[in-house]
Amino acid sequence: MPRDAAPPRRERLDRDRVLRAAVALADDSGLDAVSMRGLAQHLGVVPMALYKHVADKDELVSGMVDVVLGEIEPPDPALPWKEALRARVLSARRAVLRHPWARRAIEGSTRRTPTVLAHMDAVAGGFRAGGLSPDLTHHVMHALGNRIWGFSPELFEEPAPAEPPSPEQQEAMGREFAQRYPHILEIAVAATRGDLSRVGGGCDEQFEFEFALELLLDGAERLHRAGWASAAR
Amino acid sequence: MPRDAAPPRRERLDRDRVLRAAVALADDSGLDAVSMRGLAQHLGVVPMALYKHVADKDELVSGMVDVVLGEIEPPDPALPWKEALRARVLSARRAVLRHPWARRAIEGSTRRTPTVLAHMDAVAGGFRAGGLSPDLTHHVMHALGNRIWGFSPELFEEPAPAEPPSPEQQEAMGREFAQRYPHILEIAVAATRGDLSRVGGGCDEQFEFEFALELLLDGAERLHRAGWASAAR
DNA sequence: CACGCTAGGTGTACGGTGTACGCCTGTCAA
DNA sequence: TTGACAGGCGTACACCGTACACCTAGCGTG
Repeated sequence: MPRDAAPPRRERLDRDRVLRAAVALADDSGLDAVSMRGLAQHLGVVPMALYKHVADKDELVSGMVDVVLGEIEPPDPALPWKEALRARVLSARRAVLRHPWARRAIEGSTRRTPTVLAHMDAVAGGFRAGGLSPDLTHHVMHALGNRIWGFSPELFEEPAPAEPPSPEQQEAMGREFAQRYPHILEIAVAATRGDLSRVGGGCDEQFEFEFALELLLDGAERLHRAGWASAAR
Repeated sequence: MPRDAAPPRRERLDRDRVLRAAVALADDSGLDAVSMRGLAQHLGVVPMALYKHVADKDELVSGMVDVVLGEIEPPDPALPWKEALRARVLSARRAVLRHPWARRAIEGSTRRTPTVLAHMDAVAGGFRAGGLSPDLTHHVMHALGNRIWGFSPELFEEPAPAEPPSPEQQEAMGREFAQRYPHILEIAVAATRGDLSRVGGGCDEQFEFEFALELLLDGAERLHRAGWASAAR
């Protein structure tokens, strides 16, 4: 009997194959499953083999991020600048939503790869096309922050308690919560349209994202039209 | 001769002492130095001893974050709402700047401690005091994102290359860079007021922070005055 | 006083991580 | 035919978080 019962087919690696395998692995087992060992096993290869294609772990995840960023589709050049920017950013968002781990990977990785720079350059170019000064463009991009990668920080994300405590305990906690953090409660109630049962259930992140994006794009345009210059500095 | 030559004095731990030691250690050796082993050694104690005061590593860093957040000073209640909010957020910022690791710790930790909730509640309360609806308050807080903790994502942060490459190599890279990422270059030039030698040197983060904060607070106020309601939803 | 409970520090061990270093082999150009 | 070299292998190291069992000092109570 043939003895290669182990993992999948194995025909010579290259950097690209490694990265794609890493992405696939992260896609369906989470970023934590992407350890050098785990990935190697997934490829039917010994861990150290990966280092022939990738300098270290950090470069691996940078590469994974590049793959995701590669899925961003450039907006129709005919679009007015604000629409174009919105389109590009929302495309980025769709990409990171397809790969839920990408968010963490982007925040964590320190490397500025060409792909990363290219995206930043494209966004900057979008504002410049609208006539904003380099300075204003710079500040607005800072204000956008991670939103240029298609995500915003998860402020109200709940880790989802393993199992909900007993109803009456929940009741008691709720009462305590209500008097200690009345404003948070108010917000949560408003966010869930009064459906108190799912108060911890998170927000409509897509709405929040677009709300903030619009707020910032409008703010940028307003400052630009008001003739903003970096005099304040 | 007394045989306790080892680390510092050692008089019974308690949770508070552990947390303060962890903060101190992080303050002058970085967050990575705060491993259970490292911290334990620093306290002249065996690693597992810490677990008598802290459930796990995650709770440790949550506790450290609480210590930092505890340094935030509440704004003068006589202040108008926008000034009060600005003051609170800038105080938060001063706190995390005193503890450079706090930024990463906040992003990384998943726990919602009472201290964290209290701060969020205070910020929410600030907007409510200005008359904003719970809904609008909610969205604006999302838009503020991590800025309510006093920091914004480090978009343009350079990892600082171990040693700068040779000048002529730098020149060549510069040329390549200029034609591949013209808009980034533009921005960098503007940000450094034309001093090209320190293009990679980072931005004036404080300015960026306040710029974005102002933009968002103004945007919130404008929406509020325009009678914003959550109809769009 | 003697008791036993308990808070808190100890020791050992396990399974995980990234990765440095040296070896071995198949492919291909000269 | 040869020899360089790309690429996969094996071993080993240092470090991480933490489960589990143990020991001991101090204290409130019978």
